[in-house]
Amino acid sequence: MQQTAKTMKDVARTAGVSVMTVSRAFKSDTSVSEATRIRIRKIADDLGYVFDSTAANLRTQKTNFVAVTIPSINNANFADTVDALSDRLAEAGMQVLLAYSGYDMAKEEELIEQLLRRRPEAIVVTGGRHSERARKMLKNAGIPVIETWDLPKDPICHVVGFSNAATMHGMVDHLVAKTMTRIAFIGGDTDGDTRGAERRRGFIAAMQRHGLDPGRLIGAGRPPISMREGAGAMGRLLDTMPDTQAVICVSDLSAFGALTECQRRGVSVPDDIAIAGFGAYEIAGISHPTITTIDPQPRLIGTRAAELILQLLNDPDDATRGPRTIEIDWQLRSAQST
Amino acid sequence: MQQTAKTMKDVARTAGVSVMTVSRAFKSDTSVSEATRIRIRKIADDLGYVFDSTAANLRTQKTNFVAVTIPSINNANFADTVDALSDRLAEAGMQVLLAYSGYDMAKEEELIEQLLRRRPEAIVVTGGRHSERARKMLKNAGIPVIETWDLPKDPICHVVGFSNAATMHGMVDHLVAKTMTRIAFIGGDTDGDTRGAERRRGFIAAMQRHGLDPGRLIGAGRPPISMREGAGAMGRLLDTMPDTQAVICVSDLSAFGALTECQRRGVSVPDDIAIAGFGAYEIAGISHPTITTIDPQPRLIGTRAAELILQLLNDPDDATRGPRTIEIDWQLRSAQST
DNA sequence: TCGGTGCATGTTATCGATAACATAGTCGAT
DNA sequence: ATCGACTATGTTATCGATAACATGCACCGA
Repeated sequence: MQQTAKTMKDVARTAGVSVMTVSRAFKSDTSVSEATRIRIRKIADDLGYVFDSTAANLRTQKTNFVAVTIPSINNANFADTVDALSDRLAEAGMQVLLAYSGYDMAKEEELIEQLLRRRPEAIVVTGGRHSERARKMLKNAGIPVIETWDLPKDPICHVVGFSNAATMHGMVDHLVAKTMTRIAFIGGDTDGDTRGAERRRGFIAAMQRHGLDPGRLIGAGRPPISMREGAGAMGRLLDTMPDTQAVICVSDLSAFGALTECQRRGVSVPDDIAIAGFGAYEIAGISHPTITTIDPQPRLIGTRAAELILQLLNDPDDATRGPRTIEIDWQLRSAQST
Repeated sequence: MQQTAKTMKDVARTAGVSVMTVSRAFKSDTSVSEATRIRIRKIADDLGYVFDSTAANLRTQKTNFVAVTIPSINNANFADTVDALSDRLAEAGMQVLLAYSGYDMAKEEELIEQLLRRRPEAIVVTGGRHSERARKMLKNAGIPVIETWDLPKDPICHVVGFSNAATMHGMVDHLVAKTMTRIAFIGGDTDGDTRGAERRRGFIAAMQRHGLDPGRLIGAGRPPISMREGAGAMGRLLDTMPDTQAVICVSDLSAFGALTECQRRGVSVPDDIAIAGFGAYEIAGISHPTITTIDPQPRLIGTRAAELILQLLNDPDDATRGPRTIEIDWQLRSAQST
């Protein structure tokens, strides 16, 4: 287990050929006799040789991977985006290097630096808010940069996302159409989750547009808020503003937590209070009642981002046409909880 | 955005020093005058220079990262393991390179190859079953290899895990102690999730040990099975074997799905049928009723793996003492559903 | 004044793979 | 038999950072 890894030189010596021939035997397009190629590959396999991409990357100045930052692994939405992105890039022979920031902008900055040190071909970041230094590094990297899951006012470069605020206008409209006027919002109480904060702002704006009181805001702790925190927040809402007719939760997970708290207290959903979430998580479709939610089409975000990257990499001239913004449609999914 | 990235040479030229001095200015321990270091760092920052670790990795033959494969992102258990692992390794200045296999052994083999090409300092894989070629590559890599979340019969090298089968003995014992004898198992119906398959085998063995019929097995589709698939499987169980007294589900997510199906049909849990899960997911503690589950201590797995890695890397002689197996204790968490 | 000591910096060779160029051998047309 | 075209393989230089060694200069004690 502790011997050092083999190099092409070892393979070449064993095969009695030059290192260059070994190199050629591992690429499909170059000219090596089929017999030699097979022989070399077999020898390499027997020796347990594994190609060293560090060296190849340096020489060719190509790394064939795309860096991606997400706030959290263990989030079905981001997982879907990454999954779709990986699938599409894999078709073009590219890999994804994934890192997560834990909803922490300082950590994100560090991640971005570490990722850029590895010289990705492109980088995809989640969200539209980053530290100044992170923005500068991204602008200077000389590679395509794509911000996702948001529509930043001042984008770094390309964008594939949607307006989180707009989704809340959609949700408030939906509830108002059901004659509800006393509507609350449950979310995290810091801006660590910038998309969540954006949704809260959207909620406030939407309520004001309808001439309704936007003051029923419950902070449920440090984002991302969990089922349990959603339940706790719902408890506080029912205690302090019992005449509330509907509550929008920052995610389906907190919405489900809120739902369990209602069930525990014998509060009927949606008859006594309506509940809405965000994200179209599986649980929204399977809980009793099913939960009204917003589907932000996470896989589509990933696919579109991948396609944009491939286009930019294949046609560098194209890049001079300037930053592109691709807006993704979200959908309101009405269910039993409202 | 499309200029090429700067190199140390650019910084050196601007600063009027040699490349070596720039290199030194970026490492803390070497001797450069403080004035020069500050000046060079400032110039580098202004130029937007980002260190190229590809080159450094090649020259120093150190990459300072650990490769990790998990079956799925978007799984709270694996996320916890990775998170704890990353945290502990970060303290030692090492990063984690994460890849997911989608519960596919062929894909895992490919991932392992791609990861090894980047020359990690160590590699952590989830589970104890891998393709022959993957095993061989891992053995030949010349780096510490750690299998987790399992106790393989024939380990590649080091192991940090627990017996999935044993947890099912624990769960069956728990149900038998509650005088239940007609116990079913809901899980995936292929071996893609090897830990899930291991739990199914453990269930069968445990039932046999108690002299009970181990034949109430419901296959719920391709793993990992979801809430919805758990619900579907529960429907089939209630239709085909209505006298079943308890059901163990391969995960808390499928257990919750099963629970919703019972609620939909007016079947009372645990009075009409008891339900147990696995994984100690948040939902097990918040659903009504709360779900009896197994806590496999995912964070502890990550921490122990990280500590083992650091130990092996810091003291290479230690490695000659041979493969280590670290067994993690799991805990049965009894709740309202049983 | 001179050799010694130590600090700050420069020079050279190197990590492993590969682009670009060079060369040896084969085959067919004339 | 000779030349050109082509195929299979080898040689050299290189990517960007750094270990190892070299050098220049200040400062100190005898």
